Formats: sequence, C-alpha cells, structure tokens
Amino acid sequence: MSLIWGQLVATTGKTIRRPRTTIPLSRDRIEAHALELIEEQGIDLFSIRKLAERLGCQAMSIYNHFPSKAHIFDALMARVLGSIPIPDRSLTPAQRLREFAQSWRALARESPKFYLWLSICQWNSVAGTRFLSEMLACFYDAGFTPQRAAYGFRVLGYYVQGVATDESSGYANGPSSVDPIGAETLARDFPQVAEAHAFFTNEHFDNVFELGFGALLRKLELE
Amino acid sequence: MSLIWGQLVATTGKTIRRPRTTIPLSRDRIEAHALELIEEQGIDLFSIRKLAERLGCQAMSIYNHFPSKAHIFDALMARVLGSIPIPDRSLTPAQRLREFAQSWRALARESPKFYLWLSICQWNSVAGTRFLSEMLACFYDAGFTPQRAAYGFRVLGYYVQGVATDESSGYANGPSSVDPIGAETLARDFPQVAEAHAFFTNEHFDNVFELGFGALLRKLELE
DNA sequence: ACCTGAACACCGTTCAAGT
DNA sequence: ACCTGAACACCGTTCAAGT
Repeated sequence: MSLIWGQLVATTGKTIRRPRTTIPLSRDRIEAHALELIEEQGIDLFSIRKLAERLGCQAMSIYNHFPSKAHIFDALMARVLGSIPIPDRSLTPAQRLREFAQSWRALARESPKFYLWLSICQWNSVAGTRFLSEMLACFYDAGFTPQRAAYGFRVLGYYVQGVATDESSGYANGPSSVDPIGAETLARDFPQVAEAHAFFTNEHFDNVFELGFGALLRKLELE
Repeated sequence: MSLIWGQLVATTGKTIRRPRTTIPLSRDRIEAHALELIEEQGIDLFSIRKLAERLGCQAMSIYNHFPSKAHIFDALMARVLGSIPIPDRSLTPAQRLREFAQSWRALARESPKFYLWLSICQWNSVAGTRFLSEMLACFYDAGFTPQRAAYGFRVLGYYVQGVATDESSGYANGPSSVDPIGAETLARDFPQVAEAHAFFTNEHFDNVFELGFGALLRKLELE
C-alpha cells in the first residue's frame, strides 16, 4: 500500500482508507501530463513508467484509460491538431491558408519535441483527416478542382512542414550528432557556411517563411 | 561457446578452434547491416541486439567498433549523406540545385525508414555541414550574398525536406494511427478529401514537386 | 470500474574476464 | 585488439488479484 494513495488508519481493529488526496486519473489529465513530460525530456526519454510517477499512480493504472502507448500518442495528435483554430470563413482562401500555416508553425514552436514525432507519423486518423479537410476547403472555396486542390495543399503543406520541422528541431530539439562540428573546423573547412551562419538563426524565420510562402501562393494564383 | 564462432574439436585431449567461418566485424559491415535492418523493421524495432544476431556476433562485440547506438546513427548519417553525388560544377547553379533536390528525394525513397530519423535530427555533424556547404556553393556561384544564399538554401531546403518526408513516410513508413480512418467514414464525413484522394498518390509526386520547386527557383531568380 | 504488484520479454550499456 | 557472458537499470505490456 503506497502512501501516495491514502493512509491506513486503525479504528476498532479495522482499517479504513482516508479519501484520496490525489486527483483521479482521466484521459485528459494523462494527455496533459504526457505532453508536459515529452516537452521536458524529449520523445525518446518519455515512458509510461515516468508518466505514471508524475501522475502519482502505478504504470499499469494508465492502461485503464489507454490500451497502449501508441493510443496515447494518437490521442495527443488529436489533441494538438484539434487545438488549431479554424480561420473565419469570411476571410479569403489565401488569408485562411496563411492563418493555417502560422498555426502550424506555432504548434512546432510550442510543442517542439512532440512536433518531431508529429512530423513523421501518418496523419491518417480522424483528427489528421479533419485538419487536411479544413485546409483543402480553402482551395475548393477558391474554385479549385480536386486535382488543383490536392496539388495546392501538397505544395504549401510541404513547405510549411519543412519550415516547422526546422523551427522545432533546428537548434536544440532534434537528436544532436554525438560529435557536432566545432567552430574552428567550421571556419577552416567550410568558410562559406561560416559566413552564412548568421542568417540561419531564429530571427530570420519570419522573413524566410514569407519569401517562399508568398511565392507559392502566387504561383497557385491565390494571391 | 557458440557454434556460430567455430567448432570445438577434441584432439589429444586439447581443444583447438577451427578457423572462423564468419566474416569479421568492421565498421563498414556493421553500418551496412544496420541500414538493412532499419529498412526491414523500422527505426523503432532496430536494436543493437538484433543487429548483432544478424551479424553473427554478440551484442557487446559491436561496442568494439562503435561506442554507442548514437554513434552508429551518426555514422549512418555520414554514410548516407556521403553517398549523394556532387553535381558537375560546369552546370548552372539552378541545374545543380535541381540535382541535389532529386538526390535528396531519392534518398528518402531508397531509405525511407532511415530517412524519417534523418529528417528530424540535427545535421550538425561534419557530414551534414559538408552537404549544406555543397548546396550553399550553388548560391554563392550564382553571385548571392551570404544572406541571400542562406535564405535561398532555407527556402528550397524546407520545400524539398517536406516533399522527401512525405515521399518516405506518407503511405507506409511512418507510424500509423492505431485506428486509421476508414473509407466509409472518409466518404461520409470528408467528401472533399475523398474527392481529392486520387491526387495524393505517388504518381503525382514528380508533378507536385516541380510545381513548387520551379516557382521557388524563379522567385530566387535562379531560373 | 478502476487500480495494483509481480512477472515476462525485451532494451542499451558497464564491467570483468577471456584470447 | 577484439570478443564474450553476466549483470544492471531500464522499457512496454500481460495477467491475476485486489477494491
């Protein structure tokens, strides 16, 4: 009997349990703590056992709410994609696509470690399909045929996906090389990279994003 | 004494070992088999122990050649990036960038499971820097300033990265949702996605790629 | 219905020992 | 120098048992 779950008190030879002092488990609480743990430690160091410790329960208790670790990740995907606001339909398709792109980038910035997983998994759940559907609607509303809508989504989506991945993993969050290149080696062997280095920083993200995104929107004749 | 390593034969009361029948370990052989195993089983199911079994040795023998699993992955990154051919300098910068982009996509197609890891790790090794350097050189050769070169690389790189990630994980190789959306649900709840579905297949990759890549090259005034 | 402890079949890696 | 077996500290998950 763990102290975490309450105290055993002897009264008239029987033991009764005090009301629990911890919050009960729920899918919502498990998901919230899972995301927290992932952002703190990274996806590789995340484990059901650590999550249980943080929740103040045993590892196996979590299995009463999710049948497997994969189910937890599925739920996190739905939670995170579901948090993306749907732009107002009164805006133009291009404006709505811009908002989607910024939300996508924001997601990568706010949940960088989880985003790394999100960026390589298949978005073939209902939540993933809903997100795709909302973005496709912008193209259909602009009068696109299904083919042009699909092509448009793919072209813009690939670009935003690349930007977001770098924004999430570029400087600290992806697994680093075990011996990253040093400043001296960089300056000596790769002078052109060293020269351009200042323009790979975060403060250039907005400008870089706009350079490509605007060009693609205009190519698609949306702006 | 495992039979894998040789046979013990009793002669005049002593045991001698027959010459080994297996190929000796080497970094090259370990790397080659590691890539094979990753492509067969996926990065999550890859393990040192399984790799050892495939190599016909004990797990710990591998540690004579690589200090850790992370070092193996570093070596695989160098091996894979190092296999990308450097386009002939007599070509125009735009032509060379097109070749780099196609090699990048080919890598994702040929090593889709490993590519998923490559796409989220930091390219801060010497091998990663060399690849970046070669692509940056195209921009410098086109007369770009360091800033425009960095912006150009980032814009094109994000796009190719997004294309390659989808080419590697889109249809089979990334972790799937534990309950993927079914065809009926798709048709009923997401008719616009269902309509566009035919244009999300692999045969459209070349056309989709060109649509965006050409637009970006022209925006950068390289074509 | 929900929670638990023990167990199982895995991991990566350390260490001391063999040749 | 290279290879090994046993051990350690982890995993996700199954199962039978508790309330």
